Amino acid sequence: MTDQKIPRATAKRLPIYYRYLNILLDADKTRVSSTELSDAVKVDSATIRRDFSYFGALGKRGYGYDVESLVKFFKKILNQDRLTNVGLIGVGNLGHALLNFNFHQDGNVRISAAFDVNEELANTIQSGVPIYPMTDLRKQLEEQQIQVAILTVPADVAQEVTNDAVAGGVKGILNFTPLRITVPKDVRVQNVDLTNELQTLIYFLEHYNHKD
Amino acid sequence: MTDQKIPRATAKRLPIYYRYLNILLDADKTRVSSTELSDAVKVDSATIRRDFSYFGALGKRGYGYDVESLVKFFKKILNQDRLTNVGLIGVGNLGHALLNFNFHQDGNVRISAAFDVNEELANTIQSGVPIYPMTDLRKQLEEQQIQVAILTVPADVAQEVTNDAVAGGVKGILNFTPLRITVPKDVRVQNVDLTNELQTLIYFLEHYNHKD
DNA sequence: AATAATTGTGAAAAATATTTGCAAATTCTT
DNA sequence: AAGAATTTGCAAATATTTTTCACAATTATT
Repeated sequence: MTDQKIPRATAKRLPIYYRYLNILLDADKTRVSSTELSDAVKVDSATIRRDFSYFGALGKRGYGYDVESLVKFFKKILNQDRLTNVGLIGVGNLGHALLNFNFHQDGNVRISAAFDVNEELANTIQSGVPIYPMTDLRKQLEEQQIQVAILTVPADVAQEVTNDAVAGGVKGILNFTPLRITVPKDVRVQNVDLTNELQTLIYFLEHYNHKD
Repeated sequence: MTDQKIPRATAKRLPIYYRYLNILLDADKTRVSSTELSDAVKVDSATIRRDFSYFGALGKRGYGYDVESLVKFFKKILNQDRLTNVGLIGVGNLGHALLNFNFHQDGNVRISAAFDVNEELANTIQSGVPIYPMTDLRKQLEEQQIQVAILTVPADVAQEVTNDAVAGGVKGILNFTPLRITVPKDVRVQNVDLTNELQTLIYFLEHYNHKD
């Protein structure tokens, strides 16, 4: 909560490190050097050391990093040590798929409630997740103390729904709608615009012929 | 094809501009200034002009931009004027959802073939898209001249499948697997790691309390 | 004890992105 | 038609972010 800010680029690499460190742990490796890690995750070793150093001195000079304690450390940093309940708003195509999607690689993230306007869907259970009517959004989010929401509603209601969700106490939104929603400054939005991604990909494809 | 490189940040904003310009066009607006656009898309007007200027002089001084020609121009730039066929590799949860997903806002992107190892699925048609067995991947991609693939297979076969796809002529991959796949340098990969996005979101949530 | 390995980090460099400031062009106003 | 008001395009300046270098300090190994 009171860490100094780490660069966005670093934050984005953390899950990648974490994932690989777990592989090492499973393989009973006890130590790893930044050079070794570098090969595996394709990130320059100096960058890795720099990234790690934002969190203090995690390694030992002349030795490297202890896999187990590093995993333990990142587990905590990445909130993998406790369960984060997530609300899914909008159970259409994509929403439905995400209900089944394995977010919880280590069981730390769980979609614990979903919401939809469709009266047919509401009050049923889909893939083990209860679906509530959209009218209960705010109430349920509050009651279940859900702070993270996945937004998969049609763009034209996105802002409206967002306002509701924020009123219900949501602090982080994974936004799958193409709309750039407006939120209070203490709420964080992460946009995943699939159409955009695909368009950007096609753009680069047509206009350059080289990676990055 | 031989444009000078435009910044990544600019490329990412293009679809946003494009989307809004279409709204203007639908509303029968004939002209728009960078300042107006700025308000709508929340990007500084100088940045917008800068962005546009990478493509030459698109506006008229003292006037602004002609909405219709700008839309037309971006339509071309963003390949919205022709159909791009896309292959979907892996028809699991997510894959299935993407089959129904409305990528084709303007009918320019179409998933024209899908692939799965599951023998039950193969040779059926799902959501109007023929599913081929994974063994036909390379052949079908070649035959149908598909250059863009969406990768939604399990991580442990991701690299293998990628190699096949690349052998089949794929030049762009929208990679939904958590694996960082390796490709020849003329192939572009755009990663969409949902687990990662969610984890990063949660990380920021716990560790800061302010947007960006 | 000497040698090799490896971290952590200040500082430099590189890469990326935004903003300023203004001449030039055009439209609008009277 | 002259003058005022807009508005682009763009070079240059600035800012921000990210990566890399380079090496002292520390630890492990032989």
